[in-house]
Amino acid sequence: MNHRDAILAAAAGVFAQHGFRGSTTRRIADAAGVNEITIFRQFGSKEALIRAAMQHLTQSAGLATLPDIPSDPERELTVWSESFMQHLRLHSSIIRKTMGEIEERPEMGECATEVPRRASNDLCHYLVALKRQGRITEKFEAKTAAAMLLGAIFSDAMGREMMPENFPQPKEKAAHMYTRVLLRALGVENGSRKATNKQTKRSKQLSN
Amino acid sequence: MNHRDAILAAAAGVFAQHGFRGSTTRRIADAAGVNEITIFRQFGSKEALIRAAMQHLTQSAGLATLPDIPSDPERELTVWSESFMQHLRLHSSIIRKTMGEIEERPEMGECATEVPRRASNDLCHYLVALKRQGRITEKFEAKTAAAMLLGAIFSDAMGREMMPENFPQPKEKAAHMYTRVLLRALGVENGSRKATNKQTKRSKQLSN
DNA sequence: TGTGTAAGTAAGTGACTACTTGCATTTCTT
DNA sequence: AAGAAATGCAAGTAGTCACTTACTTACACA
Repeated sequence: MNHRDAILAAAAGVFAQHGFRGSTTRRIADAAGVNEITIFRQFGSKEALIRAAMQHLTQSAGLATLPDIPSDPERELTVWSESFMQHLRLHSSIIRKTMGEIEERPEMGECATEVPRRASNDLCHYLVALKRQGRITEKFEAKTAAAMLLGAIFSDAMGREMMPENFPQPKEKAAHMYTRVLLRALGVENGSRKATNKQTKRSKQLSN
Repeated sequence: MNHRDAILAAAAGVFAQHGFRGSTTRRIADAAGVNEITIFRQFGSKEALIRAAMQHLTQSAGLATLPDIPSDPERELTVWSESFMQHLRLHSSIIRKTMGEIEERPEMGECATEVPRRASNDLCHYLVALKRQGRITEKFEAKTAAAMLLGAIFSDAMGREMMPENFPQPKEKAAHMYTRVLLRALGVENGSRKATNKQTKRSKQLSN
């Protein structure tokens, strides 16, 4: 493993455990199996290192995608919600730390908000497409609906460990349950609807 | 103002701005207009002071209450949601910090989770009461529904400042909008229903 | 007037922090 | 094999941190 990458990974790990102030260069060096000096020669300063580590992390973060043409909303949204939730849970420590430090270090904000921003956009587009298909019967505001589902998933991922009795059991089904509540609020009926040939082709083009 | 209270208030404020590691005894003493030594004589250590400040804070936190007998769900839930959201927004800094530090200082957890725990309980009870009145027509799981509304409110209070375009506008109406989405998911129809005499009496008894 | 208590002042302790310098060693490239 | 670049080691700098000690001041109450 490259020394540079080892340092970046160690910095991310230590930051997730101890936050910025608790991420001493010594701790990071030890975690990376590297001399403390090497950090300064590679990155110049602790601040530059942490910044680089955060960017390196968000760049490597993949997010599941929703189809452009909805076919089976409950299934598609559930899969997507589950993958989003898994991502949040996997990174819950670093997310909590970043949220706590964002007021003192606003430059972290751009980095930290990228994933939820994209998630919100993707979800809104999907819901608008559903509406265009005439499958949303209720009066409807995409951002409100999206904020509810994403908010529920986010809070679950952040808070379940601290207060498990506040959330539905088991945690593996939570994303599915939230999704169903949302779909019921929108008046979307269960079951899939076959996409037309034309739609299928277009969807395949777009997904490449 | 009592010196002790001044120190507690200053500690809470400094902690909200800088977190535990950033809350130096000097900063707290300056903010309280008190000599640094006084802190150690009064509280023994920085850790004890911060703990005392957190407890002092949660004790003084009031939460709006929901009626035992639902009458006008949309109005009652909206008022309650708005008050809960206002509370979260008011304390967003300290909540974010506490969430970030909870893994390093688990004893903060009991303190931090008290308010959301009570909120979740209150909301679940209210929803169950609604169900018992036969006003929830859909298949229904109280905790899931509660987690969705509370999650949306929590995420809004924590995240709107960072990424306002992810949330419904204007922010003053957000709590109302989330509430309406939830009620639609539960199949609760609009409008109030008069409580019977019997119910009214019982509700009055319980609220004392 | 004397006494106890809470507060302030001044100085300092030992541990830790980010970061630097000088020099020896390893590793990679050519 | 030769030169260059990356890395390690030892030592040190200037600053901050929580916390202590020894002594002084202000005030309440008896």
